[in-house]
Amino acid sequence: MPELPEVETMRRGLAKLVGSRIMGVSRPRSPLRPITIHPGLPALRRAVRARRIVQVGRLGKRVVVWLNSSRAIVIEPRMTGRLLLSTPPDRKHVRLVFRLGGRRKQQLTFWDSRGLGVVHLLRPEEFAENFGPHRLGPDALLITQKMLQIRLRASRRAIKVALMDQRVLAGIGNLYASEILHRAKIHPELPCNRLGPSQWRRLHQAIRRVLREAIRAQGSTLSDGAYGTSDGRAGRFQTAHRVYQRHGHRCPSCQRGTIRRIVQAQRSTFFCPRCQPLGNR
DNA sequence: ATTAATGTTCAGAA
DNA sequence: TTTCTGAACATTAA
Repeated sequence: MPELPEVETMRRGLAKLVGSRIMGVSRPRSPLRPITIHPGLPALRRAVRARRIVQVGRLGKRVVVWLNSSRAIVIEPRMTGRLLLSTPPDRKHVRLVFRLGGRRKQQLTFWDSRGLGVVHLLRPEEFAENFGPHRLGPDALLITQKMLQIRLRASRRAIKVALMDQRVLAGIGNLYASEILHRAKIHPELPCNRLGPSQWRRLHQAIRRVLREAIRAQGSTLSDGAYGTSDGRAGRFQTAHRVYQRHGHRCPSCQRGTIRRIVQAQRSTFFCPRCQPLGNR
């Protein structure tokens, strides 16, 4: 699940490539189904050859590599995709290799165990069309409390589900949604239109705090091995998780409640029933 | 050995 | 319009 902190960690790892030339891209043969490339590998090959990387950005949970041809390569890691400048964990799940210029023979590897990741090659107008404001809300680290409130206050959806909607705000997924709501002391099933002013304030603060702390720790690395830095090291935020996958444990905040697991929108939600009351406060 | 669970995104249905 | 459901996929735990 790379979410905002994990993708931001990837972006920072790739920032040193600004100015580098891409010499070529290849898809190593593998028994696994190839990942999706829009509009296809041949087009990607032609587009990257001898182009320079002028900027590496992030768009919610996606990494954007801008070329000096003003084309963008958008990489969606989805569940298990990783961008690595170091040796990948295995060869089998290497999906794409970008050969970089310079005497160091550097390679940028897209490694993805489940293969749900997607790569797009886009002209500027296509970029705006596919990833503009109508498809993606403001970045979770940039959105103001007022913007968040305006976008959600009329909705009857559960707040946890709404937080994961990338059209509302971009970057929050299942793990951080639970952690943020626990920090904000808000029940995950509380409908958006039932939040009071103090809850909106706590929610906005919790989004900023949790995401910033997680970025500082270089994201969360879970037992399934995915995620970490571009040089292959693990993130450290998983040790700071207060509720995620901690059902049955004592709540670290109140020391008295027991973390529960429920299912919302077919995904696990973790929360402390004692710290996170359903009522309005 | 089979089965469930994992979680992001999108298409299509309610 | 808004909200919900299922499928894509590989791996691991039960």
